[in-house]
Amino acid sequence: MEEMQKTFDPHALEERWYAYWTEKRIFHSEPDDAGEPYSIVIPPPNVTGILHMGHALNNTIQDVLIRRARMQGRNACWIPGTDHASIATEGKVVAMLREKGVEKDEIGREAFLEHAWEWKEKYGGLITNQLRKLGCACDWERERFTMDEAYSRAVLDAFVKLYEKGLIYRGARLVNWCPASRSAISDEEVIHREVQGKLWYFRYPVSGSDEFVHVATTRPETMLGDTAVAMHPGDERYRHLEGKKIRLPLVDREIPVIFDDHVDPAFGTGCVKVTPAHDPNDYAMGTKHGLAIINIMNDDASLNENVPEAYRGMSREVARKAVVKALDAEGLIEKIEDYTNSVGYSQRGNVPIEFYLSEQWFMAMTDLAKPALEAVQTGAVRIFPDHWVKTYSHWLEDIQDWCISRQLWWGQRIPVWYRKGLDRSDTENRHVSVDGPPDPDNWEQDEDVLDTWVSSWLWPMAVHSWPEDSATLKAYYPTAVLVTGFDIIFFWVARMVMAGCEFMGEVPFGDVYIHGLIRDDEGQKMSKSLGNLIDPLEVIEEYSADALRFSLMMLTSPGQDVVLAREKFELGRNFGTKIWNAARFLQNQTGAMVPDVRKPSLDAGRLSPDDQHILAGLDATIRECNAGLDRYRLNDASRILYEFTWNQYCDWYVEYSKLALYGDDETLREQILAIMHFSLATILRMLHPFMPFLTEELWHTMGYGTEEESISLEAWPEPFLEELVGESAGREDLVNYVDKKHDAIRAVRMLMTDYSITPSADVRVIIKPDPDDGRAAADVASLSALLRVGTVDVDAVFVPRGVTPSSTCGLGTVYLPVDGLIDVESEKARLSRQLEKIEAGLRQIDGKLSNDKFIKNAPPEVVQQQRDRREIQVDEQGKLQALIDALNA
RNA sequence: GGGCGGUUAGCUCAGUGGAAGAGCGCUUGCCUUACAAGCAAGAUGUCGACAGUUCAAAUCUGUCACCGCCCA
Repeated sequence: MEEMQKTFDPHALEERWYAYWTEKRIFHSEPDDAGEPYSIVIPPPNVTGILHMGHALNNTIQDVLIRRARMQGRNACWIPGTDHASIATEGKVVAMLREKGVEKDEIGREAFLEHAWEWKEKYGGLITNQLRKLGCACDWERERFTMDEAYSRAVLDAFVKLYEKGLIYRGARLVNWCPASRSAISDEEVIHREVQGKLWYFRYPVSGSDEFVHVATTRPETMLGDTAVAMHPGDERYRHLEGKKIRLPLVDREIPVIFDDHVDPAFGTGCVKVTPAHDPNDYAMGTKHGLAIINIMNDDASLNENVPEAYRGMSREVARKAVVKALDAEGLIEKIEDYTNSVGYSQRGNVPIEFYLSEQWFMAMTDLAKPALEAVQTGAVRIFPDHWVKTYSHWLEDIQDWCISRQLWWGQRIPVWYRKGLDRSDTENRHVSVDGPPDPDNWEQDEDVLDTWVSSWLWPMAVHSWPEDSATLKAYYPTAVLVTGFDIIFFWVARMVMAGCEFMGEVPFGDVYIHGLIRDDEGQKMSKSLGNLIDPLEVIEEYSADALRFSLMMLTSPGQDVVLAREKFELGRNFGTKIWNAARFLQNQTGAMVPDVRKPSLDAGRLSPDDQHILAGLDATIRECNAGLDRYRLNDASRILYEFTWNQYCDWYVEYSKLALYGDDETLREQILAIMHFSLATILRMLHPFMPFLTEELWHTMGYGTEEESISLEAWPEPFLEELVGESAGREDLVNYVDKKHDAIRAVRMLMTDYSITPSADVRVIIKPDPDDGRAAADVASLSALLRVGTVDVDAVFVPRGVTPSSTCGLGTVYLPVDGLIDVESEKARLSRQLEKIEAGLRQIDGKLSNDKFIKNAPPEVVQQQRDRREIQVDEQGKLQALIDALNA
């Protein structure tokens, strides 16, 4: 067997093992495979996207869950795929074409879509390949794209069903309009930002008098579309204006004065301009009062032919300056104040949205929301961590109808046809179906496409060819768990539950695990524009995929954002190296015969306390790791594995093992090796979901699996202790003893550090056991090995000659005879410091035990615990006092 | 305005009622034949403030302060 190197090259082995898994179709699942199905659908990343840290976190979590489920014998299926991301992708394709000097309107729908598909073919595979680099165990044979033909049919089918139910309707509304994409967007796609702006106070002349009314606005340019001026009916300042008209400056239009409860008399002057076509409140007022509704904008937010010629074609920003300038010239600006207001931005276009009057399709949400709300209330869907339930529920309780049409080409085209040349708003002139009308020449299809989320809300069903009643749909729906970030609870999670309830009559997932966002070390969200991205692929290049994964898992506590800096990945890298070297040591100690690591045969009668200790520790680790994973506490699970591996197995047991491994008792040697291999193999299996590459590599390097046997298909560890070594009444006691022994070793090491003694063959240590139960005496060999000193004498009646550095510990008293003079006073001071600590603790305990209420009210086991502690402390106190007394003598 | 998080070691964060924890950083000593990406020892905390509940509070309750996010 080739000798292992001190460090390893992760990159070569990552590629090799991913190819191996793919070739063996280990990630592939069929509905009739053995085991209860456990399925996950990936939150499909945008087809135009590249892998960022958020994806790395999201997908590592899913990978851990799916790999463990497979090892637990479940029929595990993780379905990958990508989302067509209508608005984002179309934006990129438009930009790409524009660079070539081509506008999408010039080439038309068909040609544009050809370019878009080309783009998708070229870039759509990027992110999925990056997921492979991360090690994701996706069933790639089931990869889906939200614009696959079958998938699109599912989307249209759902549309038709809801239309027929009367839940989808068309109407003219003021919608959120993104001037950058020149499309309507939903409420959820609007981001509100505080913006430092101005509040302009205009003087509007009252017709037929020389009076002016003062109106305040944050958007001067919209005054060109004003059709009224409004005041609160109870506002005495303005009552006299009833029935009067305002002469709208610049436009020279007469507009009425109206009175409406919705005007806040305290805001600005208590008098507001009304622009019904460009503000939701004004729209409501306009409808109520029968005002003219004048749309003054084109779809790119430039001003249209409804404004005076001088302003036509101006962008809204230019128009604002022009309007202010013109009003100022006429002396119609009263004052300008600084003002902070909340401005809605388009999430995709990153420009302020407009409220824009247009014909759109809407989905009525109230009825759909009800079952989704109940699903969470009844526990049919469980959200982890559960504080997100409130966010989810509030949104559903106050849900608004969903604007689902987009003035775009990339996406599922709305399956509605209108009879040519007739009134579209008359439902008689419509045809709504998946396949279109039988006489297409007489019809024209709606030009718009559906919001991307109208397709992705079907994801858990549509990946299985819903509405077709397929075997995979039966087996893999509902999924076990959805893993996602809190930023898309509204966009996606809640809507999937609605779709599942509506179309399947069953929720799409039992559990939802919500993780946090990735932030940089200044707490800022990572984004391209801030330039603070940490590219996961660079991290993989520098530290390895396993290091990236393990670090992320250990650093992420459920639902909390995770603050990252590059150096943090050293954690995972160092741990990988540690495991590697632990394995390397073991391999060097093992001959050709590797013990059975699945069912090791151990001679229970010959197990040393240390053997019992490590086996009990391993057993506890399995329990705790499972408990963590079952509750989606991946940070706990990974921490437990880290601590056991490093602080128990490596720090203590490997060191302990050297005594026997370098010795000549072959039987003992074999037993120790069997325990070590079993421990390592168990660790590797539990770590496999976290660090798939390294564990697979070691599984084979160590000879635990043949070429054919992937660790991915090994059984997930379960508690084994009683089965393996039988019931042992004294085990707890033995484990306890080993803890005390470690304590004794630490006490000696501390003495050696204090007296600047380096471990060597010349050093002698005396242990005076208390009580003298013979255990330490039987254990001198391991004590001296762990201490790396020449002699350990266990002497129950030891009396030091002269001043000898000493210390107390769980095992009794330890002495470190040193040559040369020891300063009595400093030795006394050292012991007194220890004694003071003990006595402080003792005072605390006595405080409790002398309190009647404590004795009366605290649970008996807590009282007993304090009594036990007291006993130990008193014992320790006695020993320390004796040492100090001896120095005083 | 409503809701949700957060405030614990120098930094980043765990910790759901019974003696304050981890990683990194720091100090000291070690290239001890698995590992310097390591080993050993060590220092470092009025657990945001105040009040309350309790025999017992970092943990539960209330008020407040500051930071962040979501919704209107």
